Amino acid sequence: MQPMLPATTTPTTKHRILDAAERLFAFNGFDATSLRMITTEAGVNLAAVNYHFQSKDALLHAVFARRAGPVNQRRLQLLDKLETGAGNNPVPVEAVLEAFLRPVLEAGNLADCIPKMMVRMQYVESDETFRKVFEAHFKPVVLRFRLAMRRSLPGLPEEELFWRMQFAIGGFTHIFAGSHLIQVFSEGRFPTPAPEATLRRLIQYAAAGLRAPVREVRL
Amino acid sequence: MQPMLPATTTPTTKHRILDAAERLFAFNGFDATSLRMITTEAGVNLAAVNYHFQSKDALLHAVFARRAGPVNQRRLQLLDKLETGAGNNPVPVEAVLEAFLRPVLEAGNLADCIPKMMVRMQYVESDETFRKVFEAHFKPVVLRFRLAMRRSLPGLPEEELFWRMQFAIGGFTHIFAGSHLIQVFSEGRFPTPAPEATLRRLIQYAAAGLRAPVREVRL
DNA sequence: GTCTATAGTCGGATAGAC
DNA sequence: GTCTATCCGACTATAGAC
Repeated sequence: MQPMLPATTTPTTKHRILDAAERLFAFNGFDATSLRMITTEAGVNLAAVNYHFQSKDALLHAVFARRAGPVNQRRLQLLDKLETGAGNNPVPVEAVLEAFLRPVLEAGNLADCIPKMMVRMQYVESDETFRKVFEAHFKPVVLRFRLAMRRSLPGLPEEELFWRMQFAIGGFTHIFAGSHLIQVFSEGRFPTPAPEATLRRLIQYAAAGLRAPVREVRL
Repeated sequence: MQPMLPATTTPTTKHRILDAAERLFAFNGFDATSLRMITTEAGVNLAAVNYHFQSKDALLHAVFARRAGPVNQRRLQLLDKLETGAGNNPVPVEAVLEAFLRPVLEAGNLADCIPKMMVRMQYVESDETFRKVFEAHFKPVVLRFRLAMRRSLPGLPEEELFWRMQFAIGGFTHIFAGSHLIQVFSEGRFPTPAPEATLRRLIQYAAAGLRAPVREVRL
């Protein structure tokens, strides 16, 4: 009477490699992670990596493809539902931000791995392959959200909106990828907040920044 | 009649190694940069690295120590001048932010290398050595600025201030380290702004976020 | 599909002549 | 201080038995 679909079966070798690689790439970096580290952590043989994937580079792409797609699809799905539900009325900035952020939290435990990989994609790895994957997965989503945000902030000049969204994305990236930095700076004075609390703080901060009056005056 | 101090003399071998390592560490990463790459770019012999510095790790520390110290000293200097000049009056949030940001711009061309190294220190390199250098150079400055910011925002709860400063730092890091991302997202629609314009935008955005009303209500 | 064994490459570091 | 030559370890990838 077991379902046909694999429910909680033992993970396959391929699956175990992906899991181990994801964690190690995220926390130690691509270059600093050897295939031997991955296969040791996964409990599989070294040659299994080159059998299931072709190379270390291809493994990285597989790791990323498994996660980035669903998160961004969910983002677009939430934004669509938001806009159709509002008819032609403008959507509040906070709601747009929530549609962008919530799918990351929904990813659960992976919130510690995928954002760290995102950071690598954005800032670190110089390989052109990285940049292409990044542009393919991330850029369209940002463009779509900027369109929505422009409707939510009709008075904001296009160039100003562009920069403010860059600032917002940077803040998000910093929080999701730099969880260990929170420990460093806070020195345990504050409890680790619930994901919903972090979401609320991120949205309130970014919404205020996006809505800030534009002043061309001197500093 | 030449001055005694070396004005525009040919850079020493040690100097050339530091310059090359700084650029390569920033753009390619520490692990992905071999000593052979560094010595080739610097036009010096491979063994010179191990002569002037002891190891690749020590070279990294030297690269960082050369730049991070002055920037952070300048930050503290500006903040001190600001607070003494204001007597016991609270310093505007915008002024505190400017004291934090302007030294990075003053670093000139290095704004492309050092922030990228900062990003590595924060998110990427897993080695404990990295984290120690980071904590030694960066953490005290952030603590000092949080004290100043608390006086500038007396109504903001301590925990809320802590998180908002994390958001702000993330936005700064993103902009300074991810200059190439601006090109990716903007697709050349906007001219590269003058540093002062970027500074103004960063300060206005962050100041609004830091001043945002705290609402514990649901999203 | 999974293993052992190994080829081939490249890395950091050093010895020792100059 | 600077060079050549080299050691030695670690890595990716593959060949081939099972």
